Amino acid sequence: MRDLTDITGALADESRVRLLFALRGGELCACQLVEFLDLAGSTVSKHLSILHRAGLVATRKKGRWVYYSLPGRQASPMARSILAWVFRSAGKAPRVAEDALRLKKILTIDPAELCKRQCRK
Amino acid sequence: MRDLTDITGALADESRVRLLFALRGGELCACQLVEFLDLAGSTVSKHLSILHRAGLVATRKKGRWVYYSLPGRQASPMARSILAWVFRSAGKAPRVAEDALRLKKILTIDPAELCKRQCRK
DNA sequence: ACGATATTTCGTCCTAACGCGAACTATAGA
DNA sequence: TCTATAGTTCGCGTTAGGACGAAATATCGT
Repeated sequence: MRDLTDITGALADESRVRLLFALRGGELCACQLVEFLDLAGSTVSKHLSILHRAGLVATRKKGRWVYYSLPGRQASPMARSILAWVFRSAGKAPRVAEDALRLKKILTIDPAELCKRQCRK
Repeated sequence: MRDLTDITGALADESRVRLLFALRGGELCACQLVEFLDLAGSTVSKHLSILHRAGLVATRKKGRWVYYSLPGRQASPMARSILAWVFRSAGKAPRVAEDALRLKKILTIDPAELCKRQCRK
């Protein structure tokens, strides 16, 4: 029961749902997601940890960088099916389309450049 | 997107999930659900309104009594599929089994009797 | 080893959500 | 029409969640 509310709780925040949509195209590092949501790094980190605890994102550490992605085979059936539901249910939302465009632009920027920019803030 | 977080938000509270499980056996009136959760009537009413706004329960008014139930054909596919996911995902939780027993006892009591009892509190 | 940098953890503020009892609404029955 | 009763709405106190910046952690490059 707690597993369930961990998942639904994680999905009850719009920023976190947007993160999941952003990851549909493949893994991204934390700084790209910070740029994407345009929130403080600490805030985004917290969001990602909540998604991670719920089993909705996977992490891969490569040196100083942490890459987030949707979970693959290791995901529980519970997580897998709810992710499918999320994408099916909100896939046509205007916000998702806007975000996809926004993300496209972010991907043209070197991640190292993004981090430096975020530091200066 | 808001539709989605309305639903996930509604499912992010354990009491509300328990209400959905309680309704699996068929419609129940508000006072039965109050007895079931053992919370103040006003609190339960609020929970039910949140579930209703999310499209996860249907209401039927019969005189002074309001009956709640899981939505049938009129439910959106979005609501239908998430309900299936909820029942599938948490169906084996210990809490659900306990609640089923608890509900069974409550069903042996005349609803009118329940209301009177709740008034006296 | 040292400084730079990517991310997380911590402390704090502010808003949203849960809980309750009291007041309100609506309907049944005398 | 008056009273009793089933539910909901309102107001308020308490708790949880989201936001930030500063400090801590971890790792790379020199």
